[in-house]
Amino acid sequence: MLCHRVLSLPFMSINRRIWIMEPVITRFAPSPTGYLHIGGARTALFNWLFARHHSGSFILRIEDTDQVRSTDQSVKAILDAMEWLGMDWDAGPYYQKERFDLYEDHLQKLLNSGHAYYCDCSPEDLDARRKAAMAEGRKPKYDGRCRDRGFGPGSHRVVRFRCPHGGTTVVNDLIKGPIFFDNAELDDLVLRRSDGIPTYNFAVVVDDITMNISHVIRGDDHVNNTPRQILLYRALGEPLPSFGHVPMILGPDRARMSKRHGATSVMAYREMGYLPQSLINYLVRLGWSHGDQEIFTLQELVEKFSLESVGKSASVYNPEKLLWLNAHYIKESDPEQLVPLLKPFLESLGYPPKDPHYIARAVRTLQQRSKTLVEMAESMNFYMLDEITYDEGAAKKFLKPGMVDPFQRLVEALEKAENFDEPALEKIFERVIVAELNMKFGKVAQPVRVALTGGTVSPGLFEVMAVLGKNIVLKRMRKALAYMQQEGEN
RNA sequence: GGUCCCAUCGUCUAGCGGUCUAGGAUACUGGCCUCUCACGCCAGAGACACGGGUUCGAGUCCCGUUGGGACUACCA
Repeated sequence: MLCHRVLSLPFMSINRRIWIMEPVITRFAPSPTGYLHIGGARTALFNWLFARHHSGSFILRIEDTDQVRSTDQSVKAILDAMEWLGMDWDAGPYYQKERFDLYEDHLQKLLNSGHAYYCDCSPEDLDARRKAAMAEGRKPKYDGRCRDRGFGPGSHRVVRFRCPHGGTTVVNDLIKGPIFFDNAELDDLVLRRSDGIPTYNFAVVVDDITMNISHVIRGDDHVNNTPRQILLYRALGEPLPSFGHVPMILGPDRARMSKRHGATSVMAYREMGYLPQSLINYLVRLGWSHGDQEIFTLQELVEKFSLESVGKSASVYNPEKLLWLNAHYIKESDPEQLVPLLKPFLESLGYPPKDPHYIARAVRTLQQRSKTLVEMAESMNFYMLDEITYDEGAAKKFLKPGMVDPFQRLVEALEKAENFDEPALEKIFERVIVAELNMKFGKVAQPVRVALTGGTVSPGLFEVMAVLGKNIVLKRMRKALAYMQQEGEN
């Protein structure tokens, strides 16, 4: 029997790796309408890493065409957060409001070439028509009323883009692959508002063209804008940059991250005692991966980052993993380097100032048990305060009359101690408690802990003693003795 | 409603047709270590949304269903 199967020659899809000869230039373009949030920070990070990986440059641009919502305060907040995270930029920050002439020039080009036209429709009118269209089940897009009315400039007129009615626009997304849009779905977007201010979609295109941006890496909430922007590049006769749309970060309810999901501000994490590298490491792993590796130095990230290993699906923000990373970086940090970072937290707790080297030694004993700098500062109280206060329950439970004798002997032995380092201290306890008194170390450990720290939770006793030093230790032991003796009398 | 995107343990993810009775991390549970709390170590439980194809073979390719998300402004 005849086989009628048509043997169409399959297109050998040549997996062409496009080597970019031109320099890589990326940008981060936040709008200054609030602090830098987690999502924005990750977008910035991907842009920064991509630029650094390709030895290109990274530009910061402030998109402040929304004059009502933009504030200088927000600009500062964003810049501060970028600096804190260690993302430096090679040019900028540029401000769109200082570039209006540029937008105007490009707008005139579009007007002259017939790619743009004046529109006289009032917002109210537009709104009514949109609603009517929806009610009738039609698309709520601009109906093109003024498209061919040949208006000239006028005080209340906007300028619209003359969007082609037919054809398909392809976004060749670096992350998501090709995405096809029927131009018929797009409408004649406003390029310049009636107050003369350019709209976002127009300003970005002009900016990205004039700044020679080679790779536009942004949140995938922009994919639907991209075909319009591509059409604008075409109308302007400009070459296209590459686009890469990074999936969103979602809250636990799988809706786009927002304030109601808790701490979303980058700087809030600094205040909560997080290290910048924790946030960087967490953010980069949200959507990007390199095999099974979880921990990356900045240098490794620059080496290994690529858009090909950015995932396509949205990810849910998980603060617990960030906390784990922070605990990790606190553990790994050099205690001396932690001191200056810890300082503001120490101060806000009202501790008296201490020698940085002393603080560093205290820090060393707490690195394993602190997940944040706030936590660390809080558990440092017995190192920092000259006078400790007993936790009531702890004192009652452990500072009992039966401890008077062991404490007295310990005080005597400690007074004579020439070395006050951990091994020496351990030997003293071994001799006095275990050998002479025939007691278990565990019997006196908690009482001594309460005497020295006021509570039942602390780093190892010998570590604590070595850091506090002979004088303070003896002082606190004697104070505990006095307390026990007084309790015995009552 | 329309357009577009997405779909592996609760969560972040590895996987790029056979080596997957699906790996790692986090969180959780149990044990060990131990002067408390942690850290650390060991173990355990836990996922390919569903249905059709294609193929000798599918978590991996195609289509559909379902579910989620984004966009739909003279905001960005």
